[in-house]
Amino acid sequence: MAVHTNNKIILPAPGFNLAATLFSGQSFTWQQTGPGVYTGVAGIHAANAQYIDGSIVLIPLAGGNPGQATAFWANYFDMDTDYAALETRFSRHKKLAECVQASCGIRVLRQPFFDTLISFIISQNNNIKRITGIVQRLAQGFGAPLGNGLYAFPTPQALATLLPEDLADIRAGFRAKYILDAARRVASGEIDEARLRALPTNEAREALMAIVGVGRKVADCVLLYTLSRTEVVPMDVWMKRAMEQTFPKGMPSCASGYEGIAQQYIFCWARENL
DNA sequence: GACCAGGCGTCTT
DNA sequence: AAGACGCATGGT
Repeated sequence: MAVHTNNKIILPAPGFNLAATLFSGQSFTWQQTGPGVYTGVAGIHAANAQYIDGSIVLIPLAGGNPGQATAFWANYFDMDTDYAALETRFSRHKKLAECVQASCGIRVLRQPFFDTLISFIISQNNNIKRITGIVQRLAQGFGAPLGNGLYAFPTPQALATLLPEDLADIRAGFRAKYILDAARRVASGEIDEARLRALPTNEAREALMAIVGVGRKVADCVLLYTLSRTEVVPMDVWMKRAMEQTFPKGMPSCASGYEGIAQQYIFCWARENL
C-alpha cells in the first residue's frame, strides 16, 4: 500500500487531485511552493507533496521516523477508503454524478484533532484566504519551529494560558476568545480526543458544542475531518443554498453512510457551477 | 429571530 | 482611493 524509500513516501492514489483536495477548504495549512509542489504541516509533521504517475509522493520535512511519517500521511490522505468505489456508487445518481465529475479526485482528509478544531473555529464567518493567514500566524507565533520556516500547529497547552490580547497579532478578530476557550478545554482534558472517538456521533457533537464558539457547523466539521464520521454533513449557509438548488429533496440515498464525502463533491461542483 | 462581534479580501464607484 | 459587501457562524 504505502512505500517509503530514500526519504520518499509513495501513496498510490489513482484519479486523485492533490491541489483540489488541499485547497478545497478542508485544510488551511498547505501552500504551493513550486510547480506542482505543495508544502504543508499537520500536527508535528511537515512534508512536500506532489502527485506523480497516480501516486502521492511525499518528502517528509519534519515529524517522526520514516515509518511513523508513512503511517501518519497514509492516514492523513485516507488511504484506507476506496474512492473509486465511492465515485462509482455516487455516480448512480444523475446529479451527484455531475458533482463527482466536477470535483475530480477530492479526498476527505483525516486531520489532527486540535489543528482541525481550532482551524474550523477560525473559519466561522470567514473566507479561505483569511483563514489560511490566521492559521499561519497562529503557528508562527505559538507553534514549535520545525525548520525551513515551518511551524507545528500550536499545542493546546501553548495556547491555554494566553489571553485574547496575546492573540492580537494573529488578527483572528472576535474568534480569539473562542480559540482560547477551546484550547483550555482540551488542555484540561475536559475535551479529549480518545473519549470523543469512543462516543456515538450525537454525543461527540454535543460535547464539542460545549466549547464557546463551536456551533453545529464547526462541530460537524471536526466530526467529519478528524473523527471521520462520514455520515455528518457540515451544512453552512453557502452549502444550504447549493443543496437547495441541486438536491431539493436532500442528499441522494446512494451516498448513504458517506454523506460528508458526497457533500465535499457537491461543494466543489457548486463552487464551479452556482 | 434579530442583531452584533474583528477585520480583511474583493469588487465597485 | 474610498466605500460597500460579504464571509465554509455563533452567542446573546
